[in-house]
Amino acid sequence: MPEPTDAAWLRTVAHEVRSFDRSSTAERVAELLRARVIEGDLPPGTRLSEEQLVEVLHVSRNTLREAFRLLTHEGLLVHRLHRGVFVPELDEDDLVDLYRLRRTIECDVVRRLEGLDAVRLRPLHDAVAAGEDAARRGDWGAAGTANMRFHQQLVALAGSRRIDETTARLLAELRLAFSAFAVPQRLHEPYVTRNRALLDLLVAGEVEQAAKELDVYLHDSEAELRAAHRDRLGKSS
Amino acid sequence: MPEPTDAAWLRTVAHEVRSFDRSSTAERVAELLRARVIEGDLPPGTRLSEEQLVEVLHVSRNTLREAFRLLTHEGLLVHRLHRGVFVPELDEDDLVDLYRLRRTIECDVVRRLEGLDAVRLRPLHDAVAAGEDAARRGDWGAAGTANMRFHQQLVALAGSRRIDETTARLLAELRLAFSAFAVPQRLHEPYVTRNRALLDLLVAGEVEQAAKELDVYLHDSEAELRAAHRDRLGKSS
DNA sequence: TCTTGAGGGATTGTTCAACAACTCCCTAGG
DNA sequence: CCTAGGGAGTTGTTGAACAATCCCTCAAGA
Repeated sequence: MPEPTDAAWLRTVAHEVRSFDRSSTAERVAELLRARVIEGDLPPGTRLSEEQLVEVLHVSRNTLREAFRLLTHEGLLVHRLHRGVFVPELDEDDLVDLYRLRRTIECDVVRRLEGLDAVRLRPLHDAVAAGEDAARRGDWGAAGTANMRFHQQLVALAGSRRIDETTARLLAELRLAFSAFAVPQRLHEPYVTRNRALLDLLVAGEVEQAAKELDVYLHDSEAELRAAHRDRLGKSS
Repeated sequence: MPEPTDAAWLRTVAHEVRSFDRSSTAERVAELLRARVIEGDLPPGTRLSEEQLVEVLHVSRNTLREAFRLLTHEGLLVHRLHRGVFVPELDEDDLVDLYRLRRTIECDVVRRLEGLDAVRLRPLHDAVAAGEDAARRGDWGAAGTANMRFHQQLVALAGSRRIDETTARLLAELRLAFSAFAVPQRLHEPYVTRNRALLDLLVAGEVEQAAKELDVYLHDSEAELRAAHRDRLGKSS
């Protein structure tokens, strides 16, 4: 039915989805959906209808399904046989699970660091600066993004492809948890400072000290998030 | 061309692929291919032709592609745009990478264990027993399988879904590396004993000691594998 | 001889349409 | 109030078609 009317802006979307290549269409669709999920535009529990998305995105069902599979393996969607894909509803157990693995990986990476120099720490420096800048502007969304980048770059220092991938999945799921729990953005505030402190320790080569600080840091973060979540549950009941 | 002749056993395969449901066709195809890849039936670098597999497996190209995606995200296949999927050729760097993450996760899990009892250790006990039994029979293939099960059950003690999944991926890739490097199966022999020793430490509740032993254990294993690999390179040149 | 570039065949990327299989909800009957 | 069954709607799978890309071959030119 929508044939001649919406051709205008739909062409635009279709073009956006189909152009700027060097990756497959499915990957571009996935990227588009990933932003929506992480941003919290789609509430947890939402079912993503194939029919509906095929219509809007102007891609075939097969391509869309491939995008679904990509996001499913990132933990950003869950797939139930014959029922479709849904935005996952993370609970407190998931949060504990995520932080458990996160502490394991991040602390271990930091503890084993050696041969650090200014060049290698540059990406970390940039992320911290971006966080501080966002905090000054009061843009807590950007501060959150900068924080994720900081941690991704932190583990990147290990130079391990598989650690990078695992961490990327972890952080993506964590962002989903953030928006799902509707945690007040101001909660990010103290971590801008703590990231700077962490970086200073690394510049000084105090890796053991940094690892310990990071462990406490992550425990604190987890505790705050759990508190926020329980708070939210209390309100809604 | 192969229309009436091979209908017999192909029907069998088709039936095996299509029956025993409770999972999708794609997942069953993936399972079938996973075994072939892990078992080393398909040499590294082999391209898996869509056309060919569609013919043999009697599934559609779309379904086969979904199976490919599954295995790609497990690291058991690599996908190159417009060129198809291949059995990955792991090199020494990959081996280092795999063991790096493996040590991080396994040792951390063991170190944090508490409240162990006979019931929780039962799956570990079974895996160790299976390994010893296989070793007595000289069945090193089975010993390898039992070893993988031991480590999977070991991390399962942490009770973390995401750690389980990450480990499963790791071990699958590692098995691929084993067959890819064509390491002599006898190399598994000493680890049957070491698994038993590790289990004994856990029964005694000596988690810190167990973690240290496991760290050495995994370093040794990595070193032997690297040596075997270099050996192999030396011969072929 | 070596390099370069233009076919051409083969394979993958993507779309489409149809049907089968399954889930969920609603209703009739107990 | 509870259960069985049927229908609507959604996903699962298939097969065919066409476009896009890669790779190999072969010929022309330096």
